[in-house]
Amino acid sequence: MAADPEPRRFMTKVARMYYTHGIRQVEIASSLGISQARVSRLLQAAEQANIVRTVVVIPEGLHAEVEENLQERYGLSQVHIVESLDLNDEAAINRDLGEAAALILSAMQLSGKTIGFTSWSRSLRSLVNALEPSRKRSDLTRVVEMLGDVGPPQLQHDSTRSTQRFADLIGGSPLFIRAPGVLASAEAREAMINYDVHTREAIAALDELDVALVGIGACNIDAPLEPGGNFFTVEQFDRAKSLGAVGQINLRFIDAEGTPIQSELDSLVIGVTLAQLPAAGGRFAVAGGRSKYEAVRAALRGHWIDTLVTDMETAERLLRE
Amino acid sequence: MAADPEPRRFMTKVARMYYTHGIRQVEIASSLGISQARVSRLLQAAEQANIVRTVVVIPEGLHAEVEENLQERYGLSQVHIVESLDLNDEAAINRDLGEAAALILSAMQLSGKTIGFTSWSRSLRSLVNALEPSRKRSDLTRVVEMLGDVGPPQLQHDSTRSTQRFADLIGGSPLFIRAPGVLASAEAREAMINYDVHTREAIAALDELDVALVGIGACNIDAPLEPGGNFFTVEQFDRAKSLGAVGQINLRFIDAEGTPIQSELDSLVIGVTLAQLPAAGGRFAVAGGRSKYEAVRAALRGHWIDTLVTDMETAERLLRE
DNA sequence: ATTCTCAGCGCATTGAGATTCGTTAACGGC
DNA sequence: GCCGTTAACGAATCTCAATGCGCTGAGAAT
Repeated sequence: MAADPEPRRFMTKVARMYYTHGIRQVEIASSLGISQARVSRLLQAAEQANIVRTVVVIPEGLHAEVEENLQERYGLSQVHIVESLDLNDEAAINRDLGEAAALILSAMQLSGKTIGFTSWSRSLRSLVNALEPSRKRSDLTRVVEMLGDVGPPQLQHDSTRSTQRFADLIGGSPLFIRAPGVLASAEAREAMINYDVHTREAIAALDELDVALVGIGACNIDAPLEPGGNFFTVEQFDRAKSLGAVGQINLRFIDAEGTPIQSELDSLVIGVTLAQLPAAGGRFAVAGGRSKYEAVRAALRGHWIDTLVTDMETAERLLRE
Repeated sequence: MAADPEPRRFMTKVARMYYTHGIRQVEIASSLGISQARVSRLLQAAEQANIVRTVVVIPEGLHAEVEENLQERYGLSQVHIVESLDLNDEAAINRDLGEAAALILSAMQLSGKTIGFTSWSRSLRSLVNALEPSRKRSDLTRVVEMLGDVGPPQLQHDSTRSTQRFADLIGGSPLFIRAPGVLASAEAREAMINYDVHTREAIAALDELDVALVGIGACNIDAPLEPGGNFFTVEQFDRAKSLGAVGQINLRFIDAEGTPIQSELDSLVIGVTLAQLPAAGGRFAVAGGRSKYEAVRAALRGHWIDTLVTDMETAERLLRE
């Protein structure tokens, strides 16, 4: 907001004195002729403004063995394991996973790429929250939603914001799918796709994905995703399960071996298809927690993803079972 | 050193609880069944072990106007300005410049490149000190010294260590020039080049530079660089000045317009030539302080560098004069 | 077996930094 | 011009984190 650069300059100066040069607050205060309280406040503000960044690096090779075994076993190119503090708090797990994924992503070259994003995924939304803005900016960089809106209006709102923010942070432009993710009929789906020009653009971009941040889910309805409207009903999930589905990748169902499950449900979804995924060089999944285990394993077996960020427990189960 | 991963894991866990989740030390202590003192000590250790990194980012656009003007005026691709605390303390300026340059460099893709390094430059040595280790490691990455040894033995030692450390940090292998930077005669120079196989390799690599971290200096002898031995004498500097030199890039003299000054002095130097520089896509200079102003301006005018890290005062003078 | 040494730990204290609160200055409405 | 409102600041205070010190236990030396 504030265009005035002066406070930022001052914050930076103080922050550099404190963190980089290790000068005490009282000394900074006296050398700048201000009070210690002000120094403290400035430092706080600098942290707020993201001028000071404190990162806890997950040391390489901490979980090296497990990670390498997973890579080997499932033919993955990268695996990252996060130690979660509370295995029962899925929200906390997602936060932790998101942070780790953000670190990994920020080390990647994203500029100029077309990146598929799954905006309803909670772990990916926490990734966005943890992501730090990149300097680079390129008109060629595109962030395209890989699924239409799902769930109640509030979630849709969050999703849109998330996509927007993600695009901003990596310096690209967002392509939204302005349509429900699940329609009642194939005809309705066709109609919706043709309805909005932005949606058509986004759908077209799904054929040119360089990187895909895929959402993986179980075959059920989570808390924030209410049935009906623009989401599968319980009956539809049951139908998928009866066909052998153990999980879904952006609402495309797969069985325990990762094989796609063909059904009429496919024709109701507006979003990326499994056939479009392998073209993307980088296929990220950020997923953990017990409830998603089956789905993650299926996605790995089907080679739908090549980079996995998960928690230790899931990782070990993936090796054991 | 320690192969035992357990303390590192524990440190990481505590550090994540403290920094990422913002939990107080007493709470962490009680939840882990240890004392608050231990938590404090673990955090300290984590910082030591570089698991916790606190970075003060120089906000983009803080000095945007000046930076853009400089880019425009001298045809630079990047300019970064650092606000120095004490304009008279050249050592402090160099530290600040080095830190900033380290940040910029760590954002660059260096893997697989051949990087020319000026190990006698104080600002580049402070860059090395501020640089954080990169995960990536590539046998293709080479760090080649761009000048032989200069100055007293102690400085030579520091230089070698600096090159080594820089190579380590970016995950490449160092190529040393194991010869004096300045010889007494052209014949001696030839002899030295042929003397050592490593030196010949390094010299050869100078033709394949992708990135050059060049040292810029004035036409005089700084404190740590004593005359004689393997450095220019006062008389030689005077000779260069009488030919119009206002500065030097790795001991190659240029006039105020940046035009190379041809003289017999060139045939005494073992190091990169000005003719070899333009081939490098990235030509970094990290230089500031009043004493170097003329030299920096000359280097800019001659387009010998394309990325400049300097202090605010120098930047403003470069625009004004 | 005994003693010595040293590292790692917790207690209690000290020191550093965050926060509260009252004051002042700046701006805007009346 | 006066008053009400708000933001910014510093002194004092309080909270939180660092540290000196003594204790304990494991391993080495005798």
